[in-house]
Amino acid sequence: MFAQKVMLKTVPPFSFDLSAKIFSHGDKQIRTYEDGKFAQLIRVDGKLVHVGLTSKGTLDKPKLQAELTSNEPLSAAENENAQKIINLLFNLDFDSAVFYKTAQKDPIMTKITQRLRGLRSPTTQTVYEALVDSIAEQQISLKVANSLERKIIKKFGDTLNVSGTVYYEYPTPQQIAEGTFEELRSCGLSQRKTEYIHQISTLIAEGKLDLEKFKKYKNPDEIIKEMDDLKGVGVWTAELTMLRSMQKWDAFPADDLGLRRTIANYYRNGKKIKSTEARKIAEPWGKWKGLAAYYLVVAETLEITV
DNA sequence: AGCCAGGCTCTCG
DNA sequence: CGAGAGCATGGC
Repeated sequence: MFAQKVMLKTVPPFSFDLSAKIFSHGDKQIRTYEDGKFAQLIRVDGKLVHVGLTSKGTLDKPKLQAELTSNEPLSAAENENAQKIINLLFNLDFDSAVFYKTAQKDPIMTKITQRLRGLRSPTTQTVYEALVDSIAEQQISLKVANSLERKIIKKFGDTLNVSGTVYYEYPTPQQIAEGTFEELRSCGLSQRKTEYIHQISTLIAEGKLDLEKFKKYKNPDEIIKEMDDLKGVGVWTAELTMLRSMQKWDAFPADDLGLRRTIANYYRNGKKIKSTEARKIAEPWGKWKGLAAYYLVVAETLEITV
């Protein structure tokens, strides 16, 4: 095993503790945050690398130390790329200032952004990962979806043993495409969802579909329109995928049941609202509607009251 | 026990 | 076309 340490610059304010805590998975072998240390695998130019992150700074003078561990030594270029991926995972170079300023038009969002100052919305390594998870999450509770995702990762994903612990990397489209339908189905997905995910994986593996290209699109509606053409993908799934993997934080999944419930709790004393009203409430959040929604959901998870 | 849960497609009428 | 059934599994 080869290990090296690098320091990562981040734009303040950055709360590593808050961001890592929310981002961490329930499963220690997938993505953890324990005793101030965040850990997960990343894939750098096809090479599996274990990333351990610890904060060496403060909210306003953030500094992040990354320990990179791999079976083979990393070239300078690979080291550079690893840093880029970590930067993406936590959006270290995202400047929250304009978002926080925009949020001040809304008294409730003002308080929430103050309480969660420095929280960064995470981004997955690949669009594919976010899309598969979003499909898995359709209709069912997050608890159930999370368990499905875990099974998919552990059945198909590559592993790296780091000091006695086996870590799993998110499966590639090729790995799922090469697996059988029954294997995917046995992860607990419905017949339909199995078909969607298997087909999308196959399309990517055959070079007929490129999800990463959507990152370059300027118009979010264009992304939604094109993703909607994929079988099993609707507006909700496209919006969630954009938020999680493309750094398009203006997307706002107003049809999302859980989000509407959260908005209702903070803005309407828990009285149920429709998507049109959710959109109206989100209007002051400007270009950061999706990010603001993330802050709201996190606030609810942490039982923050305003 | 039974119903619902961060949707979507397919099938009827 | 618009409405409605059906889906998987975990939690309440």
